[in-house]
Amino acid sequence: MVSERGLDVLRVIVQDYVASREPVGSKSIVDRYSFGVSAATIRNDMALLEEEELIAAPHTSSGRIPTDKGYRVFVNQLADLRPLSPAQRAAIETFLGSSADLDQVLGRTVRLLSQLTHQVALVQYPSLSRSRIRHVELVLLASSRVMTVLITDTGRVEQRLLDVSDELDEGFLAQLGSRLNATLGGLGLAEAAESLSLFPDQFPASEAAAVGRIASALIEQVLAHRQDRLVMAGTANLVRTEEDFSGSIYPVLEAIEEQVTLLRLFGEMEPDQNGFSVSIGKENASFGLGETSVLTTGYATSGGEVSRLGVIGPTRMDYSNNIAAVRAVARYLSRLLGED
Amino acid sequence: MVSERGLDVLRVIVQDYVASREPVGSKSIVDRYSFGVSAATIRNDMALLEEEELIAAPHTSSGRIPTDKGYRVFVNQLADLRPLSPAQRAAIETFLGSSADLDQVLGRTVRLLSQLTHQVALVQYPSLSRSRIRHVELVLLASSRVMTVLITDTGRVEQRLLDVSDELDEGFLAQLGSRLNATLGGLGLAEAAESLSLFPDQFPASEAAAVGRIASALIEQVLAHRQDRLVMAGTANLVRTEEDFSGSIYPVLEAIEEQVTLLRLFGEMEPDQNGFSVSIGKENASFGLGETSVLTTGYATSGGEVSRLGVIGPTRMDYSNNIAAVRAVARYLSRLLGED
DNA sequence: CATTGGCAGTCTGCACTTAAGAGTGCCAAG
DNA sequence: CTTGGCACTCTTAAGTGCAGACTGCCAATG
Repeated sequence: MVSERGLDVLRVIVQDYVASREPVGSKSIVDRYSFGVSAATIRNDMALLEEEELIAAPHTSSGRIPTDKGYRVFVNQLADLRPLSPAQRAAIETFLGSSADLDQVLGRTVRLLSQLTHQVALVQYPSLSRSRIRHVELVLLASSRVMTVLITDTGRVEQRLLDVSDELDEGFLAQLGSRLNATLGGLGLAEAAESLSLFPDQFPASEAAAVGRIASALIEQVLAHRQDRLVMAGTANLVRTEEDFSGSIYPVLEAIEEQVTLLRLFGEMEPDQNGFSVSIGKENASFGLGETSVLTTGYATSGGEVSRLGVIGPTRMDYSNNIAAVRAVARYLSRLLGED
Repeated sequence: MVSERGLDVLRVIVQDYVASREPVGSKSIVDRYSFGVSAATIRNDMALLEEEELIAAPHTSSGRIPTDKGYRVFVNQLADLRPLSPAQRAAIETFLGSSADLDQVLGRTVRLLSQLTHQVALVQYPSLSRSRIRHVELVLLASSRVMTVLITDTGRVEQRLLDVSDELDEGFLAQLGSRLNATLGGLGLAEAAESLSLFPDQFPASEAAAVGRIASALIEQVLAHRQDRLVMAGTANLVRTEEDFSGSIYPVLEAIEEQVTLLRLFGEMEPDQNGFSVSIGKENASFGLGETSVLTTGYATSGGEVSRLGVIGPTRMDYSNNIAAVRAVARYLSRLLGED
């Protein structure tokens, strides 16, 4: 069994290794920390930690580095989160405030998070499935090209481009728009989809084709509503930490650029009671991200629902600081987007 | 003066160097191409090319690599563009078609371009400044939080979140929305901004504050209209070509992630009569991108205006293929977004 | 005057050796 | 349980030598 001091040793090994990227030896530990015991004693503790597979030696005779399991134990012990530095708080504050486009808010948020953590930051778009149709607008872009815009009462705006094979005129489209608004306004998404599927029946055969196309585009739009998107920033940080990866970071970057992968990863994370979750190293192996750790937490959106944001970086990262940053940013974003 | 054959030699040096990343020697040239002269003759030509600073030797006694100036001459000579492969054409075709969100269209376009070129691809959002207001929608998200949505007849949709300090009720907001639509519908952007600045005067003092906030958000929105954005894909490709950069690619990636830099770069490019432009190596030095080349071209948007798209990658890139791909993708995107 | 073959000279890249340094594991003693 | 000591292992850096590649120059040739 690992002793109390053993866990302390694990802690300093993680700290030092994260700071220096060098395997940590017993000597340097007794030099830099006041354990009150000799290097040989530390070595005995380290032998135990190694038996438990919390640390490992890269070469027969070198210092130790934490294993994924070691990081896991370390993170679970991280009860006391280091508070953010004043500079970091200030960065969040200045970022806040001022009116802005939703895209801009999410864009700024993700850049902020990336700067605070020096990692790749991710913010999932609000999902907002429990919303109601507020307004539908049809815009004629060219003689047979139409853009549909859908606005919901939770603030989601969806647009879509489509080709209707028939030629349409503005007047017809305006009239169609009014009828759609009269029919759909205030409906929930599921009801709206159903109503839309019946909608073209009201029209004479000559118009039904075009109306049908528009209606099915709107249905797609209504149902695709849940289809999440991500914004990402700070991929340069991954390159900066390139040496933390055994091979090339190219496949890692590729995996990260694949939004589908990340959304699946987000979906499979199991949040604790605070909505926070940490996934370390091999726990992400099935996503091609076996050498990275992912920290995510939920944030509240105006639909009263929850989306996620977080960071992804090499297993060897500053968990303490990054967890604090992710939490703080989520708190601020919730305040900005959520219901008061 | 560089002879005709000298330019041929330059061409094969660029080709071979791009393909192999190895300095090209006189021997390998006579082995691989049928110049009908001996290696010594090629060496004489290379000496001339070196005098003109079109090629350079990394070490005293090694093969030659093209200089930025050499690439420039090479690109200017590229009259005959290699047509895209059938597979590449097919990729563009399948990507086309099916209704889609504007964001999705641009997102797919940029991913497509990145895959075709194996470089970082960029697409600028349509600017659409010559458009007219189509519809304004106000959505109450929380008691004092409002989202404004602006739709123009060119298909641009802008949303914005703002806090009005007063508490508002739905009814008031709905009424305000109707009045705004009545006032602004059909106006051009400049007129709309002017009209909006006078708008709050119509309201009693008790309401003027809230209305003023909403109006100024809309003004921002109308005027910020030109403020362009970019979508980007394929940063992983930059990492793959890491060895083409003298130092770390970290600063390069940082520069590329800075949208402002890229927009400035886009703005300063000088298109030829086809709207195409190539900027090579040191020509981009002021943007921190002195070791990259940028290929861009315009595409038509529904406003009848032109935005740009292109790729950015190491100076050592396959110009012929990439130029063809950028042109082809722009053509397809124009067809998709532009007026028929 | 362009072209050619030959040859000396230069530089890189790789394999190999050597030396220094850091750290462990183990043991016997406190 | 802790400690000091010591032999052993392994990495890293630096230095050496050699093979290979390419150029530059020159004198000869058509």
